[in-house]
Amino acid sequence: MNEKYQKPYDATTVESDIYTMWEKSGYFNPDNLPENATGERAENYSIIMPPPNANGRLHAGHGTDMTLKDIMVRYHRMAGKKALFLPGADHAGFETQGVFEKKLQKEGRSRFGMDRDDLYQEIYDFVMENKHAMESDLKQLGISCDWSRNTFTLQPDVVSRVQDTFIKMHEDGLVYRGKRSIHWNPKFQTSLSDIETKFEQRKDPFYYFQYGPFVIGTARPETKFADKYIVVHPDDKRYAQYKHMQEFEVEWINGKIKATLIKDEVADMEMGSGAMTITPWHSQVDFELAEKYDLPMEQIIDWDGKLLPIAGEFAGTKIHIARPQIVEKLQEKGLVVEIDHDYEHAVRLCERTGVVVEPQIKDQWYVKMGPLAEMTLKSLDNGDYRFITKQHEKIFRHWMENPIDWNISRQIVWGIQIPAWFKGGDITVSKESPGEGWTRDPDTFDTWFSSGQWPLMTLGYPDSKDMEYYPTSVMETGADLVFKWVPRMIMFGLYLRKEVPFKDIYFHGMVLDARGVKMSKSKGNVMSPIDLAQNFGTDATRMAFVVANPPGADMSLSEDKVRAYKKFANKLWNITRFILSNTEDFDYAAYDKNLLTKTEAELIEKSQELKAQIGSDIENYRIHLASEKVYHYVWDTLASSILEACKDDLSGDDDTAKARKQYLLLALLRDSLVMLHPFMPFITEEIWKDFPLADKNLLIVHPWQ
RNA sequence: GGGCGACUAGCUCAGUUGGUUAGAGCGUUUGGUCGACAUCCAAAAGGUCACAAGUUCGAAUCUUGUGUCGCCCACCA
Repeated sequence: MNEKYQKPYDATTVESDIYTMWEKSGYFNPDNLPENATGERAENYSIIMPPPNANGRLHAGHGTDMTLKDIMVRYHRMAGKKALFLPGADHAGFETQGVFEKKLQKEGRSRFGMDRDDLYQEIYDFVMENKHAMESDLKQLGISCDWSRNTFTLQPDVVSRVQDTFIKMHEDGLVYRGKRSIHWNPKFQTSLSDIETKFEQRKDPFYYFQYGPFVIGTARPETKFADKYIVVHPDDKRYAQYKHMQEFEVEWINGKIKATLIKDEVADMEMGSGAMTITPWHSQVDFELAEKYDLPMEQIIDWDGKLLPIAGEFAGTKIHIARPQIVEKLQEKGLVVEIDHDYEHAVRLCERTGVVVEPQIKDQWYVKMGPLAEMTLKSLDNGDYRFITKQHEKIFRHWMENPIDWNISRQIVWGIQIPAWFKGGDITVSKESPGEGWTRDPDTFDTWFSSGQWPLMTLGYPDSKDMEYYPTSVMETGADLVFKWVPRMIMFGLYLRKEVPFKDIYFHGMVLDARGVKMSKSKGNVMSPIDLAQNFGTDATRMAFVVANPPGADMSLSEDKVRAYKKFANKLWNITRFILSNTEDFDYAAYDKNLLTKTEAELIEKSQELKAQIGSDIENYRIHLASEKVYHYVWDTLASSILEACKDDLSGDDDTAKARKQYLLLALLRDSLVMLHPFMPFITEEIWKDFPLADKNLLIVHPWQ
């Protein structure tokens, strides 16, 4: 018996060597799989890794995410499939730029005023460093992905093909340039899509102002300088005496103005006085109303969040400073009717940075979502793809049934530049300059525009041989991506390839701490999968991620749980020690298994049955059950029951009885190693190295059956 | 305002299609072992499976309602 079994199992000393061994074997690349695994009838099995953002290390969510997929891939590889797990990294446009700008800020610098190419290069270097760290994290977790196919969203061929998609969509009328109301982040100087923003309940003063014969309510007095239209509901009896489009003279902030009444159903009779004035440039609702009645639109707040000259004496003042001053002035003019200090409303913030978003009007590129959403729903109805976590299907459908055109322009450099050119009022869409006098659109694509094409781009769409792996087998990702990522991949897949990029969609929940609380840096309850792996072993960490973690639900993670599986790893190690030390004089290959008693033969059969069951559980996404079953089998059945029952014969004088038990235990241990491998790849491979029943090949490609 | 989910042992959670005494990890108590076990083994205490009604031979599991908590969506001036 190898001396290593004299000591308890020490994960840290074996793990990195084993990973290197796997990499050297080339088996992560399905092209290299041995004959027995890729015979003529071998099918493809493929998973595209949701590319982690290349701006930081892996967190516990990634750990769960990657482990679940790795279990699926490892199982299918052993089951004889050509299994591909394709890794990559996402440049994560705005998010990365935000992270990078914080870094600049710490250094007392700012991106504004920096040369575009210099800035890009600096972020690129910063990202590459993080990307390498992230990749070493994946290796630490034992993720068996094919590094030879590693892809980054900003590598030249991906950039070029993503731009091609835009050009094609432009030709097909699916993208357009429009001057519409956008979500503007004044601090980071870029527009955002709807899903990049969030709401926060806030308590702000709500003001009632006298506006001619009306009392209007607003929480934003600073936008009201140019309000020349007042809106009431057509059925509002309080205003029945006034006519639609009737004009009034109104004494307002900076003197007399002419105002016009509009009767439209958007006005809420229940809200305040039922009358409101509109500011199309700085409100989405008002913008839509202005478009409907073809009203003029005027900018009041500039791109930095300061008031423009239209605000008169307040010009150049930041809005939060100007607000009380404006109210004071209105008070002096006797126009303040009432102030409600208990008013609660939802304020729209930038999801990433928490900056209050200012609606602005700006020319941007939009994807027309209607036809794409329709395609996507039709395909779902056809059963082309399915949700393993049914609860997400409803959410998904609801979102798809109400598509909002997608703003894909971002005013940042960190991304794929939009292939569009301007000259005067003309626009040309192409990768090359159309000629003299044209200037390139400086904007880049929303990051989801490229990651939405990820399955296609990584597999070399349109014409690479790797497209044989398309569509992929399953998309397993976090539930927070149910809108952001998954629908876009389906839409692009259907649009470009006429086929959804995956058959099954499986969402895992959030990883919470030991008390069921969401992990966050500010709470200090963040658990790093890398730290866990280094302290307790990767195998133990992987088990803790998946046991009792059913599809679609949040899970809570504790060190105690990881520790329990560290003990399990050691238990397996000792089972091996015991069996090997008791079978050193035994020749397994030469033994006639017909000599086994019926009971003994049945034990082997049962273990085979369990193996088949574990396989079927993995295929059907019951990994939370599969992992628990194999755990209990090894501990309670193999160790506590069978092994204990064998002890007498092993130390007894009856040589034939002893031989039977030796055969039995070796056979059962082999099955256990196979069954455990997808979950606990390191320790099982380590044991396999000098296991008497191992074939010449690595356990990673040992046939499941 | 709409939707989704959860409510099972002290804590964190499993429980695939309804089927015998409801499970795990951690924690607690008792005893044993330390010649496979940086430990392990045996055993114990602890649950009216949120509440109510219904379907059924039978419900933690299906239906309806109530309560509590959490999450998501939404153009609340």
